[in-house]
Amino acid sequence: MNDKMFNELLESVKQAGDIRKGKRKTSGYTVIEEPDVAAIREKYDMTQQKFSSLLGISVGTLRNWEQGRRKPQGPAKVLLKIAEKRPEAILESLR
Amino acid sequence: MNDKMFNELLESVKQAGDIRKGKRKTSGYTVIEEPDVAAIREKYDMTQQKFSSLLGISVGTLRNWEQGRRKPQGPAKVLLKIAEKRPEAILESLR
DNA sequence: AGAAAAAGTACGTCTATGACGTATAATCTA
DNA sequence: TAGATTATACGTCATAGACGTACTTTTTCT
Repeated sequence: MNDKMFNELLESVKQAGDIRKGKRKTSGYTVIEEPDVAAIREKYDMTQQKFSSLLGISVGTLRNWEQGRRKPQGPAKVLLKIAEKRPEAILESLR
Repeated sequence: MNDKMFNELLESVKQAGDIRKGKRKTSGYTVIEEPDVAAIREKYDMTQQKFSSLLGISVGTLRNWEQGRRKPQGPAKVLLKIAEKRPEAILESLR
């Protein structure tokens, strides 16, 4: 991956961040992106135990997320997106 | 990626978790894996601003990490590892 | 070279998250 | 159907992450 590509990607990340914070609007309505943790986990047929160790959190915390008592923030949300779209990237980088 | 492969990877993740928690030892000594945040960031020649938005944290938090006032935990550590080994996975999953 | 802007150091304070524990319910599976 | 595994639900506490402020260093531009 070259620098130009890298910076273009970074720029889009920055914009996504702005949208998230409400500084910028998407066409029409504001997007609230609360990840559906249980859905992502079940997509890969994993137990809470396994999924939590994949994310580097305790089972209790995962349960807090799935049950809506707590909300995953910043890095956890990013990680969940990766888990959703590229789970192997997590697995491989943890090896 | 098939299920077998996926589960093998998961197993190795689980073991890594055990090592981290001190339940299991590596050959001889225990591994303490504190990520060198500044080093990872500089590897890609990014400003704190950009790197922080990549990780989904505030610049202040990134500074806390780099200056050793706070330590990134769980999900953030996992994300840093991905940032170190597969930065494009983060960028692409955030698009 | 000198001013202005950007990037980074350093730290005080508050709040919500993450961890832990306990009790209970649902779901496999042998 | 009994036991084990998996998941729901929630009380409590410690600390990370966010925010603000002040100052220093580095980069950029005229």
